[in-house]
Amino acid sequence: MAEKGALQRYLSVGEVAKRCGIAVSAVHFYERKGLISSIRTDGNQRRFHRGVLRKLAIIKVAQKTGIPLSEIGAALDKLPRNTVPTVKDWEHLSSQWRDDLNERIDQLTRLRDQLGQCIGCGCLSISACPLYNPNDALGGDGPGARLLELEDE
Amino acid sequence: MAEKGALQRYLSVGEVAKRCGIAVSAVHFYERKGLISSIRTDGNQRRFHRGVLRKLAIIKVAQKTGIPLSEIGAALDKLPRNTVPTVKDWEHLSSQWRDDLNERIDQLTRLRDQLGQCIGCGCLSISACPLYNPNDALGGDGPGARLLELEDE
DNA sequence: GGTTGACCTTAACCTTTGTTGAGGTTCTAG
DNA sequence: CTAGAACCTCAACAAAGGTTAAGGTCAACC
Repeated sequence: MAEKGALQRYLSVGEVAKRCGIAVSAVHFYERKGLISSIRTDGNQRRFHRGVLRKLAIIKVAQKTGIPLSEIGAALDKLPRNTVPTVKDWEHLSSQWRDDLNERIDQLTRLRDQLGQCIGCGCLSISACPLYNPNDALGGDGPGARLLELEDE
Repeated sequence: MAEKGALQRYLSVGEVAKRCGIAVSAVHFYERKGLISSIRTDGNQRRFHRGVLRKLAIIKVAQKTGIPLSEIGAALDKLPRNTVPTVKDWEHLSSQWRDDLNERIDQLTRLRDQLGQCIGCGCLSISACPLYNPNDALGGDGPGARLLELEDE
């Protein structure tokens, strides 16, 4: 069990899955989607470079921020292939994603605050309620670009 | 055009869709899912009580907070049927959802902060990195309940 | 040398949140 | 009264992110 040396540097799909806390099927899935890659043994079994662990760590973190896999994949594509991503790489990705995160936090915060303001005011019946069109969406059609009018007035 | 009186109190699917800024297909969909309901004309066309507008407003707001339709539907089920939800109803729902929102904001904020802390530290290679298991998930299997170990030792 | 567990592929299925299309009916305006 | 807009149903498709099953190989331990 000791001294596997060089062999120990490659991981089977099961090891990767267990060490990342994800299902084997998910590892397969990520590979199919091109997010990670592997080589094969003579017996056609996948062997993963250890770098895949860090990539999977990045994937998991990014997913928690709500970034879709396609985007994560695009970002990972810019990293050097088949090597462990460096701290520098990670720094670049994470600072970019942090901006996304900040934006989403801001959005949710605005929503929450407006929710709070609207609780007392019966606001939902008023066509000018900020909840109806807080920030995004509905490029002006009609005066006020309201999404909803609840009263017939 | 004037004096439609009582008839004016019911809305066609197209009117509802336009006034809510959603597609007719979405209105159909919400009805199929039991979130809203309608009556039919002799010619089998849907007619909606105006209360549906407020319900749709609630649905839209709740969706922005990330609440799945099933949950929104469950909440709406507790409201009186076929009447316009009252301000009280709305107050109840929105304060509940605001709690959810707050929780999600907190989660994202923690994630962002940890992302920031980890940028400098090369943390992703350390099995104790808080990013790997910030709060939730992985009920203790193994010491430290870590999701990832990136280094072999 | 055989049994068991891990692995392989392909394909189908799942959930969510709708949209699109086909084929047919109803409503409304001129 | 008739044309066109709006409506109807039902079924299929879409995209994301996977899981599950079927049928078959590989590897490792005793």
